[in-house]
Amino acid sequence: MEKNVVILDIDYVTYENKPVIRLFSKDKDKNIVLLDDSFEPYLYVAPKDNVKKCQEQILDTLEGVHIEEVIKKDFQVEKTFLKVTFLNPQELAKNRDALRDLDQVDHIREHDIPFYRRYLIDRDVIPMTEVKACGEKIDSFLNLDSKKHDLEIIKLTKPLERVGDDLQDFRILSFDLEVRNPHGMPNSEVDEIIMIGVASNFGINQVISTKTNSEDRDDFVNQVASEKEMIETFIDIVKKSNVDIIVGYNSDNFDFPYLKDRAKSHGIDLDLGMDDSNIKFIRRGFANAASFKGLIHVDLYLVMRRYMTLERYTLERVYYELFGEEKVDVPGEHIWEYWDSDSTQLDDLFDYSLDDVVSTLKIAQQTLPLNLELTRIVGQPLFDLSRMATGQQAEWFLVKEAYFDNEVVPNKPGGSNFTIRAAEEDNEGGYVKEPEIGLHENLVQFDFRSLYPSIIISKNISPDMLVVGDVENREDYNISPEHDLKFKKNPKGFIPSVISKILNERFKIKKAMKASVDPTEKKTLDVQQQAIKRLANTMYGIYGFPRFRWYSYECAKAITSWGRQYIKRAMKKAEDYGFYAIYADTDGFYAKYKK
DNA sequence: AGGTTCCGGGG
DNA sequence: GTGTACGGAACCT
Repeated sequence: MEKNVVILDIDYVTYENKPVIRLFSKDKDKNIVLLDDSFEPYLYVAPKDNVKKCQEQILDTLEGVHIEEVIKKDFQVEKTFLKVTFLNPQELAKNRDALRDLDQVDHIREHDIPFYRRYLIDRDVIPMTEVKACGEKIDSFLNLDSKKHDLEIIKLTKPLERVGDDLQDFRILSFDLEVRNPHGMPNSEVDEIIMIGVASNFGINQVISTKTNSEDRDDFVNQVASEKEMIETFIDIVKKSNVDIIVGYNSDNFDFPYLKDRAKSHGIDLDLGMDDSNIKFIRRGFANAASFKGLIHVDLYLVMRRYMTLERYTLERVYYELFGEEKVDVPGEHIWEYWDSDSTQLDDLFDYSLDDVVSTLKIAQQTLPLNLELTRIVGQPLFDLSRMATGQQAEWFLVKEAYFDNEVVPNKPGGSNFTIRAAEEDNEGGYVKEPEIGLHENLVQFDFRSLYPSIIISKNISPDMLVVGDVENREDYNISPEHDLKFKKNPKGFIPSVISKILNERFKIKKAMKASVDPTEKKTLDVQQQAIKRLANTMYGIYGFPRFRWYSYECAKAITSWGRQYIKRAMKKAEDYGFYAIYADTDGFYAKYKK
C-alpha cells in the first residue's frame, strides 16, 4: 500500500537484536506509525597506515560487524576509511572504546550521532513535512496495537519519498496549571492542583476545576468533582483532540513534573503518547525535558530565550514584548488566598488561569512557524530543535550537509582537547567606538549586510582551508589583517560553501516574497528567509565555541580581524565625505554630517 | 585576579 | 539513548 503522511516524531526499538526505526506520523484523520528495519548503525574508522591490516584486526577483535572500505573527504582531502556496521546501536556503544584502542586504528569518527538522527540524515527524511510511505499494513508490533491504540501500523518496504517541503497545519494545544500553595512555591506531595487551563487552535478554551466562576462571568469553566477527575478530564481532552503539538511555559520543569506527581498520587498514568505510553523525562544536562511518543511537547520558555533578548523571560514579560498588552495578573504567593476567598477574587483567578493559557497559545502561534522552518532546514525533530541552542541547530545542519558532501564530520572535542580549546584566550570581538554623549542631529546610519557571513564567504574562512606555517605564493591565500592567518583561495571551503548555498536560497526566497501578492504566502516566505538568516549568522559563533565540532580559534580570530578592518575603513571613507562617526559597533555606525 | 556558588522559569 | 550536560552574575578568598 501507498500513503502520504506527515512525520511528527521518531525513535527506535530493538527487536530480535535488530533496530527498528519508528516514525510517529499522521494523515488527515489518523495516527500512523511507520516501521523501518532496514537501517543499520555504523561509524568510520581511520586506519593508521595499513588499511588491510586494520580491517583484519577489527574482524579478529569484534564479532558480528560488517566492514566496508570507503573513500570519504576529511577537511576536503580524500582518504580511505573503514565503515564499520554493527548489529544494533547498543553493540556500537559497547565496542566503540575497544575499537578506538586497537593499535591499527588511528581514530574513530561519527561514533556519537544518535541513531534516529543518523536515519533522518542518511535517508533524507525531514520531520514535519509530507512523505510517501510504501509498505504493508500490520496489526501489531511489540507493544503497538493498531486497534487498541487506534492507529495504523505500516511496515515499510521501500525508502520514504519526499512529497514536498510544504509545512503542514498542526493542531496545537496549550495548557497551564494553578496550584493551591499556602507556603510559597508548591510542593507536589501536599499541594493540590486547583485549575488546569487548556486552549487550542481548534476551538478549545477552558479551565478545568473543582470550583466554578460566578454566573455573570463568561462560561469557560469545566467543573468536575475532584482533582483526580480534573487530571482525567485533561488527559481525555488531549487524547480525543488528536493534538500534534502540546505547549506550555516552563512545562519541562514545572507543569509536567507536577502533573505527573499528582497523577501518580491518584494512581493515574500520564499516558498521552500516541501508543498510550507514559510521559518520559529525558535528562539533558542540568534540566529535564518532558516527552511523549508521537506528541510533540514544546516548552516555550526555552524557545523564547532564544527568540528575543530580554532581561527576564517571565510569561508576562515575553507576552508584553510580543503583543504590547499587559496580562491579567495574580501575584503567585496569593493564589491560594484567591482560591479560598469564594468571591470576586476567585473569579479573577479563573480569568487569570484562562489568560495564561490563551497567552501561551498566542505565543506558540507567533513563534512556532519559525521553529518549524528551522526544523525543515536543520532536518531534526521539532522536539529536539526547540530545545537546542542556535549553535547546536547550526551544528546539526552542518552534520547533514557534510553527509551530502561526502565529508566525514569532525569529532566533538573531548577531555584534554576540550580543556585546550577552553583555555585559549577570548577572541577580540568587533570594533566598538563608545558613543559620544549628547544630543546629535543630522545623523546617518550605516551598516553592513551580513558582515560575518560575507567575510567567511569572501575570504574562504574554513578550518579545511587554513594553512599553518610558511607558504610559497602568498597571493594564493587570503591573509588576515592581523595574526597572519592564511586561508587557501581555492577550492571553496566546507563552511563557506554551505553559507553561500543557504544565502542564495535566502536571496531566492526574498525575491519570491517581493513578487508574491498573497499575504499568507508572503508571511510564510518571510519566516523562511528569517530562519535562514538566523542560521547563517550563527555560523561565525560556531568557530568560537569550544564544544563545537568545527571549532577553530584561528577562523574566529580571522573573521573578527577582517570585520574590524572593514568597519574602520568604512568610517574612514565616510569621513572623507564629511560624515563623522559618533558611535560604532561591529558591523555598523552612526555618523554626523558635519557640513 | 581567580575560583566557586547560585540561579533562571513555574505557583 | 551510538547518554555526561549552560552561562552569567554574585559572592567568596
